[in-house]
Amino acid sequence: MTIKDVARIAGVSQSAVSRFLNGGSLSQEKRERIQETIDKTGYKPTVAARMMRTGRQHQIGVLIPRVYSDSVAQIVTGINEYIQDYGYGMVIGETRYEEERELEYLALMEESGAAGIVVMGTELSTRRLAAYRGIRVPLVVTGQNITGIPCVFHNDFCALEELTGRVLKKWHSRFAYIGVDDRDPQTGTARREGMLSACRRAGYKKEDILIEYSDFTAMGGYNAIQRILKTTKDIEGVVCATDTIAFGAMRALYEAGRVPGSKVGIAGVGGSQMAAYSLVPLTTAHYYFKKCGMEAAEILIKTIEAKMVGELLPAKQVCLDYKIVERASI
Amino acid sequence: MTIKDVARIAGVSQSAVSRFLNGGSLSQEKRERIQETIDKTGYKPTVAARMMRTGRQHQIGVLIPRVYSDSVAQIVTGINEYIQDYGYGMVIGETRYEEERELEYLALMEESGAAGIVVMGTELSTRRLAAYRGIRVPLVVTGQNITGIPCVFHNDFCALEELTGRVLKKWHSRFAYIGVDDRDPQTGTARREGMLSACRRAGYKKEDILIEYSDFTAMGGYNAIQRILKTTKDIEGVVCATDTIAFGAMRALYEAGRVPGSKVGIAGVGGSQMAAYSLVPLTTAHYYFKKCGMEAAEILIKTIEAKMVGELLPAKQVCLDYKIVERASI
DNA sequence: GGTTTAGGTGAAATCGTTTTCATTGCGGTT
DNA sequence: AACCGCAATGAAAACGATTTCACCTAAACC
Repeated sequence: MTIKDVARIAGVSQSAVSRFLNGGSLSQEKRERIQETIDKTGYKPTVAARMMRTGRQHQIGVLIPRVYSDSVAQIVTGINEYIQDYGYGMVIGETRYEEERELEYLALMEESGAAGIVVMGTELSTRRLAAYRGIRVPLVVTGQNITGIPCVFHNDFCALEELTGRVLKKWHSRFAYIGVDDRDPQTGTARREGMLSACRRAGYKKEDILIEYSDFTAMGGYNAIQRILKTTKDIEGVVCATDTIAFGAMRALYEAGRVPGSKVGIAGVGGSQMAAYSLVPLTTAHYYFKKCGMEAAEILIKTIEAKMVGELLPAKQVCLDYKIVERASI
Repeated sequence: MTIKDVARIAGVSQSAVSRFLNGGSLSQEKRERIQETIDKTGYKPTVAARMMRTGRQHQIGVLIPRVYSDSVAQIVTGINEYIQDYGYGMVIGETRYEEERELEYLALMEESGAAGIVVMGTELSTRRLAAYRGIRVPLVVTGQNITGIPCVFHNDFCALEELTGRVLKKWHSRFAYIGVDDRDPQTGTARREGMLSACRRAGYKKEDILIEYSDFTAMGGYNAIQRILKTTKDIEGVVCATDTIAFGAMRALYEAGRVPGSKVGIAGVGGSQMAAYSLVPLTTAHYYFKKCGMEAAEILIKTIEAKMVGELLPAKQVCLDYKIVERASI
């Protein structure tokens, strides 16, 4: 069933059918006849042929650091849900945090005709930034705040400020923070600075705050606590840059006899599913990752559609709110 | 840069270049000249045009029940890793356990020219089976054992038999199992039967075994334990059909003062990342989900390539092994 | 009444490949 | 010498849509 067949059956020309599909001037009468035959035959335009002519496909690329992650899964769900309604598909690339792989994927997706790209921002190296800026298809970044590029991210500074405040209210001394590398500006820098701001406000001196660093794994959090316990056995309050890190930290504390919620207060960030169901439910700054994905998809699709008619949209920046969820861990 | 340009520069015909790319008889001399110009110009065939002509694209569809899941994420990672090397991409569809949505996606992927499809099996309804059998593109199912259809799954029966045996060795009485619906033959029936076999072997009478049912969430496990505790406060051994269910169950037990590992033994299935890092590390039957994804991808791609040359491969069934990981929870 | 103007129309060109088809030349067999 | 088979070859058709082009008609304007 091709456009030709539809045209023949409806008794009009190919062009008429094409115009019907893509919007062009057409008499009401033919409109109805075409609509009718399309309904009857169940005709659907072939993606490949359309794409070959127009050069772009109805598909957006999604670049993620790893699929095996709570937040990533939620963001992807959000993107997927949104684009479905617009008839778009999704191709996923896993960068494993490797710059080289990310740049490769970016190039591949661009040249293979993706209509747009969502990349979940991690490290913001110079090369990556250049790639984001230089790419010729619409691109939206999530999780990072980059001026001049459309992006969707959470209010990390305020989240950590408020979260840390809550922890300090109950656990007054011997405070530690387990963060991540500054190469990730939001998760690294913004979250740490938010935490520091709360500490200052609570009268802490900077040198009294223990800061340890970890990667994005539970094991990283586990090891960080081990290091902390070596010097400070009686640690009282711990804030972690992510829930996953917090799980590892909790486990290390529990093993050392410092039961979270009764001997020590601990909190994470993200609001993962497991946070509510760990033995000691984890206090966390709940992030709206799914919404984040949907917002990113919305911006992307709007940009794509605008680009089709030749407009240029200003780079929209969306800062999402968060919600502190207090549970038994503090 | 099109095939035409390459032909012109190399001083050969279009057909020659096409034959060079797709394999056809061609003199050594032209081969070299073409290779040279391709290297020089960096020419890459346009996906859309190729696909339009052949009707199939270098892309495989992946149908998952939800992206927000440990095992799913790992399987997808495995698929992705394998197909990358063959130049294939991946489009993901989320069925949310809804039959209607699954059938829609199946049809959509088939008609939009996916080269093959991997579906992660859940319920095996009649309509789904008919769809799997009737589809005209290669299809591989993971997580379910369906005769006549290529599939990759774990040895659920033996896994549960061995796992339950381990639990019963330490916790001798008042045993409970939290399973899932029989509409999912592997996760529902096979796992329960494996568990029952171990119980029989240990001399349990069927009526002494408490069986509760749950969905695939932690909350489901939590609620199941609540129901169990109403009649049997002193429950001693619990086996759950998945790790996620086990997390919810652990939490409910912990809240009721029955600390896992010291007052009650509990185990799950899957080997999720969190199992090692929950406060009380969870004993589990570790499943090789990533390998499962890779195996599925391998079978699929082999089938696709075989189909191109007109062969028909027998439906390969792969039964993966598991590994019992004993941790503090029992 | 004559001249624009604008919308409606279908034939044909176009996109970048793969595939078919007819032709060539060459080595080997009668 | 005549014939067959086969690898090599390039011109041209095909794939299914969109887009251009030229033409037609009817309404609107002076």
